[in-house]
Amino acid sequence: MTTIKPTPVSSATHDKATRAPLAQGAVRLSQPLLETIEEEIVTRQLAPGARLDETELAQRFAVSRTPIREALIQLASAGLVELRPRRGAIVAQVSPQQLMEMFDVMAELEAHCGRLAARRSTAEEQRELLAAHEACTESSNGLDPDRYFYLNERFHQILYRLSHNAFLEEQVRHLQRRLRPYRRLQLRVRQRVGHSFEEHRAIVDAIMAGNEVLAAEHLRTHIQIQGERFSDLMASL
Amino acid sequence: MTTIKPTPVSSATHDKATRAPLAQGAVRLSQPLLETIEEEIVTRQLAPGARLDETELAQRFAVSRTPIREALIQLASAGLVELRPRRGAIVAQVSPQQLMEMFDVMAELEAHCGRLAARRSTAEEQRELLAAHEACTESSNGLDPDRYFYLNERFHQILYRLSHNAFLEEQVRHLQRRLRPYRRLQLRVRQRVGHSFEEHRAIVDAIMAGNEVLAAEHLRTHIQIQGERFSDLMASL
DNA sequence: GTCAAACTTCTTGTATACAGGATTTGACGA
DNA sequence: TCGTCAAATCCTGTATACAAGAAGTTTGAC
Repeated sequence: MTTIKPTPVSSATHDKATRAPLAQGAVRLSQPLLETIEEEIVTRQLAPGARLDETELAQRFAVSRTPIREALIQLASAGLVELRPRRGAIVAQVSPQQLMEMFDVMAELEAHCGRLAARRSTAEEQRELLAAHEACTESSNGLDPDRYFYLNERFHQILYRLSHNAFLEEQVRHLQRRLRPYRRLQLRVRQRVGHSFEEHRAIVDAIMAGNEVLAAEHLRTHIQIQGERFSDLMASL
Repeated sequence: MTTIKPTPVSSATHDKATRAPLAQGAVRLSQPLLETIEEEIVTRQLAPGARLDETELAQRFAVSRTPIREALIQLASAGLVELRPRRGAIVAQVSPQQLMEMFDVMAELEAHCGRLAARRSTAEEQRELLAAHEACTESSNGLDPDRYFYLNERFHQILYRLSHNAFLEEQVRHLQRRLRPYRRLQLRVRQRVGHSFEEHRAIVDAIMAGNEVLAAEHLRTHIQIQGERFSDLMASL
């Protein structure tokens, strides 16, 4: 009851002169915002603890606060920003402890991807994985860690797909994204790129051999090492 | 069947009435909304595929569309709601295929909880787990599945905590919540409650014995069975 | 000189207004 | 009767307005 009247009056109750023209085109304004902000958090352009002022972001992206808020809420759901009631949003601060925990879960999920991939992947899919692995070759000498990082990420994403479990793939990709800045950092550790490449080789072999146990074990170790290396890195600072 | 068990309040919130300016006590208006809607989705009061009209919800909760939208965005991030651009929100439809995939991931995560619990839990924590298990005794005869469901959920939640991995705990609790309606359904399968209880016994034993491998294996099976029973249930309809 | 209370300013949370895509309705023709 | 197209309506996405909490600043007392 007491229906809120939308007042569909067609007569001019507003002066259109002051109305800014809506920039239509994209279905959703908050989508590109979300991606841009996420990218900046992930690449550390926005450092952990940095305040995310809604008005400021709105001006920067030339939109109103509404889509900004929606993007921030989504980022908070993803764990990338922390929303403090009435006190604004900040880039989430992840403690080393939390990070270790996340790598631990990641190791389990990737191991399971490997197990399923060994069980279910087709010959063609395996060739795809092998190709992704071989694409890493030229950048595995440690001269171009950024390029290796990118190719490495692709390799893992293909692996996820080979699990033939879309939900698992989604979850693990999400976590991969959240851990991205730390993984990237960790790749700069001496010799890590070379070892990583070798580990991939063993993983591919196990999957192509259909050896579930070995595939899972190699992957678990592969990810756990990243967590450990990262913690070494932290300790050395 | 399908009796909604406890239904904790969840409907005494929209008493604001009167065109009050703003007087709010709660820090955030969207928080209780979120929880209420989530509860209704989980308990199937809002069936999969049901449209979630923003204006309608706004009227029902006596708030504006803004907090409703924010709640919907969060629900979409959690996977409970599907947001179709320009076409409104609907309760997410989960296919049997997806469900199987989710149970599969759940099995892995719980297995890992069990492994970590066996490795890290203290004697006192183990007593807590045992107590939670024994609390299930009286309702394990199958006469009161709803009560067993509740106690069973508590048992698992304690287990998650014993992993001493807060991130894992959070992730697995989240998934537990998402799978809740299906787990509940599945408990009505003949004999399932009794078997579930026995499986818990084996899990507790393995954890108290510090047997990581066995704890993980029992848990994996325990959850996988649920997925399989559910798929049997689907097939029989 | 330091601390605290009051005031000011800033920023968030919610409500409302409005534009344009999506859906429905209705008329017309095959 | 059914299908198609156009107009009307509904509803979402975004902008803007406004109230109240939080932070910052000034002033007053001890």
